[in-house]
Amino acid sequence: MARTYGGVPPEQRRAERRERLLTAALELFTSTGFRQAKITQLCTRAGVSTRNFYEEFGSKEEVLRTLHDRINSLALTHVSAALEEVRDADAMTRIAKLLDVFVATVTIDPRMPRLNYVEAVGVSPELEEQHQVWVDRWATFIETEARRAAEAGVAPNRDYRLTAIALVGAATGLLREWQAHEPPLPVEDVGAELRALMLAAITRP
Amino acid sequence: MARTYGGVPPEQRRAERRERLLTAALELFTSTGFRQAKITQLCTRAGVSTRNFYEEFGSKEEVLRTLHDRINSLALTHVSAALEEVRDADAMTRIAKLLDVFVATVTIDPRMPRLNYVEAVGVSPELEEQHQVWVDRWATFIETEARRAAEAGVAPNRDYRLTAIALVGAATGLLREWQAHEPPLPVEDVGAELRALMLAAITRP
DNA sequence: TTTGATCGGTAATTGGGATTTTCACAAGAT
DNA sequence: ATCTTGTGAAAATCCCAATTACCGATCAAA
Repeated sequence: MARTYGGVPPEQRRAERRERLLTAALELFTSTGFRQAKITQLCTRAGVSTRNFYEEFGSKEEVLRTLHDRINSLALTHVSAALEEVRDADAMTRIAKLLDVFVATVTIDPRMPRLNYVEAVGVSPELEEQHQVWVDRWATFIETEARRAAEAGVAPNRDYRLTAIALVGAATGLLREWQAHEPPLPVEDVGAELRALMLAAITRP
Repeated sequence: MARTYGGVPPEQRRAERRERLLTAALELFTSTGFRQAKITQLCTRAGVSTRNFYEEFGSKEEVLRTLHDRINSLALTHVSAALEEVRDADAMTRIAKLLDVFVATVTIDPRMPRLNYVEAVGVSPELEEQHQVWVDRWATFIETEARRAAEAGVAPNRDYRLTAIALVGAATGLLREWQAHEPPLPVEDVGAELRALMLAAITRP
């Protein structure tokens, strides 16, 4: 059953095809748009047959969901690692770090915010649910830092849930604008704005 | 050519059909979703034939664009009128008013934020452009109020462009969450959060 | 009341694209 | 050497919904 081909085990060949499909999908979905992207186009770009496509994914949407998850996971990993590095720093330093790393990660490639904040919106109930889950995770992250600030006495002791959600929205909106804006907005301005906004939102009386 | 039917001039009948189509579309697009909504479904619900549909609109997307514009226009009208009423009030009162009226208008019907912030995203280049235009308008609105606050000496004198865009994003994100959240988020909390966030963002040093 | 134009709904038509299947071949395995 | 199985390309099928064409119904004017 499992048979090595060209010295490459089938597992790996599958994985490579999957990877090529995802790479091609990121490009196609963000250039022509998810709606108008055809599966055949996707396969052609990836150098994969439609048959292989259906071996990896059940539908175009499943590809989109995978990418959406990946991008968020990537950002979360980076942010978590960065926060580990400043584990014992004061609350405000940590918050600044959190945002800097997040913005830096997502703006490496304009296609990432485009896919996450434009193409993956309003596609299906499943994707909306996935979006909700991620908003929740990010909001929890922010909430945790806000509490830490409160405990350190540099922020009031209150419920930060809605503030956190609003800040996630602010980041989303700003990045959506960033990827679409002509002429391009300076990345550092976006990062600085978010940092200042978050500090102001948390330390407000 | 133009002939009255049932005592009703053709102009008016057209307008009524158009209105019924828009009403049905708001309902259909926000329940089954824009993507999966079929034109025939829409026509059935509106009590209009497909033929009449194409007499009014060139495509499903055109209906969506019309609704998107309408909802934004409605909110803008309300907000403008409200600001007229407090023309001579201090900057902070005006800002609070702006947000209260905006939130109040858009949350009258959960289908409005659903359509504007979920269904109308990532549909087509034209719609993205329309979105950009509205973000720009709202941001300009906020910017103007911020400048007024700066002139009154209650806020620093700086460039508020990015802050304004971020605040529009915060409102969008919060309302998107509001319309999807289970159990429902209290509207007054959403309004209060936005008001506090905006004040903090503008008065920050 | 007859006539003729306009209207509106239903019923094809069409076209595009997703999914499946076929086929021929290449590359191990025995 | 022969058999088996994984593979890619392309064709065939199928499905569905947008768009159009037709036909009977409707109403106003003569």
